[in-house]
Amino acid sequence: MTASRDATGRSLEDYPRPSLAVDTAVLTIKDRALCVLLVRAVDVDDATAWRLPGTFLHPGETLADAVTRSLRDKAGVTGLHPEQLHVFDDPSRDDRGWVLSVAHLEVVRADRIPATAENRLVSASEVPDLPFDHRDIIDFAVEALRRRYESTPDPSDLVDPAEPDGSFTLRELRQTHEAVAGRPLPPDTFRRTMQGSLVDTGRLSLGRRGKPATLFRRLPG
Amino acid sequence: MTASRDATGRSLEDYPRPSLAVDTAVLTIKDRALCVLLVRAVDVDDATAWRLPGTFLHPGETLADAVTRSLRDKAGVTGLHPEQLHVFDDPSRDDRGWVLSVAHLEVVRADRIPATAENRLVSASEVPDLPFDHRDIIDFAVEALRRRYESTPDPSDLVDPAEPDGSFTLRELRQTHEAVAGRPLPPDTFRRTMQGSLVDTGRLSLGRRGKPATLFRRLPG
DNA sequence: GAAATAGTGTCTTTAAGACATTATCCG
DNA sequence: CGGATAATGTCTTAAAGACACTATTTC
Repeated sequence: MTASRDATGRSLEDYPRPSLAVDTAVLTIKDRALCVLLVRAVDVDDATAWRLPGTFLHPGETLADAVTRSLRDKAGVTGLHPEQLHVFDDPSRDDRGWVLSVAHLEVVRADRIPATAENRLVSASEVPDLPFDHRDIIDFAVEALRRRYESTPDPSDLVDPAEPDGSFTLRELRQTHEAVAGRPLPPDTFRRTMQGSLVDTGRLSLGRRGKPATLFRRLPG
Repeated sequence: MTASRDATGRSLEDYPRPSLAVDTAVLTIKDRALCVLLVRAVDVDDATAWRLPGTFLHPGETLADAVTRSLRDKAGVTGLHPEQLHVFDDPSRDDRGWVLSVAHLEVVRADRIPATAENRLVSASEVPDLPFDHRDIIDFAVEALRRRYESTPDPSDLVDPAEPDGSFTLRELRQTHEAVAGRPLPPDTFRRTMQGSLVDTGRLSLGRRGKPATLFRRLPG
């Protein structure tokens, strides 16, 4: 450990520091629409009550750990794969003081989000007014998720598992991707794009109507 | 300004805060190779003396401002377009204390980097041992720059302006892209990919040898 | 003319999209 | 059988890469 002095002779402790927060856009699919999770803030009770789940970074903690902790404590969601998106750093973004926020993206199936009075799912395309820059964070997260879903079959495991073993039909997979993309996708092109990353299980879905569909699984690799 | 208390009744000021730094990979082209700028640290004089230019965030400052300030003060570079890359947050990444670093990418022509004893350009493919996680930051920056150069002609203005008006030949443009990509690029495919984003100036280069080449300019849009 | 460089033509492959057609189930 | 859904075939277009060829300059 060398002397921690800089060019002006000041030590690390002399610098004013910002508060560092994480805010997470938890995206999911509900009723075939891409939705984002809002939580009710505990310290206010007005129009700004709903916001993205977030927290301040604790000592010794990584950003991913802080995201996981905040989702568990504030929304009852056990988030598994937080992805760092961007630091929002406008000095006046939070009127409580100098707070920077590292925005994250988390993706879970809707059935893993507890339906409490403190949790609220809203359509990602019709986000209400939110405090801070939480709307910008949501837009950032939606774009990141759409890129992630462009050429890989359901990388974040959003498909509702109709089959107990987790296999799915191409129709179910496509409807999931359409919800993420926010637009219809041509079925034949979608099939050809995705089929290379899927394994034919040889089994068929118990069709409700029409021809039974082949059940696929993701490629192990 | 509402009461800034959280669920546990603590105010914002009660939270321990990390130090927040910015570190910037300044990429440039020298002798047709992609290079990164290292600066000599003022507080040490050993093998860890060379590192990426960085600084701590000052109150009221944006991250981009801190990058611009650190490049001006530490390397004499007037950086114009810092791009935020990623937050490096390993709690033990800096043995001086709890320091998170927001990594940035800056791209300038080599002639804008002063050739002082405190500045050193090294090949991005043969980076020496560096303190902290500065090597990871460089790798992150190189990947970002390569993506940026994939389908757009010289978006960061690296082409050496042989012509006073800033126009260039396709050969000059391609050699710039080859330096960024770190591999040769097929000339005919490169031409066809880029020509849609270029304007033919109608003028020809004063060729040293061979057929004079058409001079192009970037599309205004 | 020889060397060097610029620029074009053509062929193959691949992938996307549009659209039609066939296949197989349920009622 | 008729409706609904699954799956495939075919055609067009576009773009990349490989490669050969032509064009224009300097030496």
